[in-house]
Amino acid sequence: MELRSPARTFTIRQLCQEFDCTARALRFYEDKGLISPERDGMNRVYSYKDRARLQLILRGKRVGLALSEIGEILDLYELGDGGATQNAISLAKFRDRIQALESQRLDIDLAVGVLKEACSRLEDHLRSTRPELLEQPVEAIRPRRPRPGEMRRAG
Amino acid sequence: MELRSPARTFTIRQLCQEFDCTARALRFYEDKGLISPERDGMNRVYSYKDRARLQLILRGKRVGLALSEIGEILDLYELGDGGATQNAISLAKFRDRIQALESQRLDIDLAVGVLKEACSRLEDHLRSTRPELLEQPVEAIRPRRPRPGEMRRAG
DNA sequence: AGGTGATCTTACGTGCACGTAAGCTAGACG
DNA sequence: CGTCTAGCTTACGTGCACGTAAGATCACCT
Repeated sequence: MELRSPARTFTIRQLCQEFDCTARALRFYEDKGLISPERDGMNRVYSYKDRARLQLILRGKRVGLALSEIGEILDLYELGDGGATQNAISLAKFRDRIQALESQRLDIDLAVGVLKEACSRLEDHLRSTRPELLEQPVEAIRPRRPRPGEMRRAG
Repeated sequence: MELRSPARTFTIRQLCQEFDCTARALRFYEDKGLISPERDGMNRVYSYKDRARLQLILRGKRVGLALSEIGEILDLYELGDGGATQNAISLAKFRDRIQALESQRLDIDLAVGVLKEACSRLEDHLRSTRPELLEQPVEAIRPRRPRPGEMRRAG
């Protein structure tokens, strides 16, 4: 079977590796109704469409959307319909979201500015004390970031 | 006393109103060592510097930083010092963070694109069914977003 | 037959960022 | 004088997004 055909399918592990997340997370998203992969017996079988949805989910998460909000967006793509009032609500909420995201972009620019300033300070300070530490990546100093349970939001 | 002098102080409520957060949150940040306002008897008295720190905290939150990470950045501004190794770690982490934020900016642009697309679909659909709902803001349709307990992260 | 690896379900546990009473103080007001 | 209003502390509760066993299934390998 052709590996890049639109009919191609994925196992849970494959998606986890590709997108750097856990199987638990995928099952959790399924629980919340964000993805609904087919089954081969008990095993989940993800289609290209599922993969695209997952990509949107993770992208949404990264910009601070709650899973529930991501769900609303995804639902829209199955749209077909849903009462017009509901759609109007969605529209208004999305417009809100766009506003929020654009202001968030500004925040990011500011934060990057702050961080670069901070880096400059640190570089100056290190240059005059331990210049050999200047170019080390994180891994060379500490093991690996543990990525705990969290995930804050950003409304 | 001049209200805009750099010696001006703020009550907890004033900051809460200005930055749209709760007193509980401010005390929580204090608990975590992110702010340390003076006291007048029992009452907290926030200086201009405290206000600036709060602004940085909230800005950091909005871009998905954990409070612990925000703490590290803030500590840097008192810098004075702290072992060179610790500083090198901070530097590496900040560089990581900058990378993450810049990729997050990209995500935001993509998300905004998705949302605008979604809005277009909705507008098209509504135009042909209930055109009078097109320009309603959220408030006109639903009460007010409750903003529950949450807040996700974005590393 | 036994073992390894990937998958599953069920279900309790965790970390973060607060929310939410409950009960105490101290100044301001009529 | 009582009673708001603002603030405080202590402490248990909450919502979200998973983490983490525990135990079972099935394919494949040796």
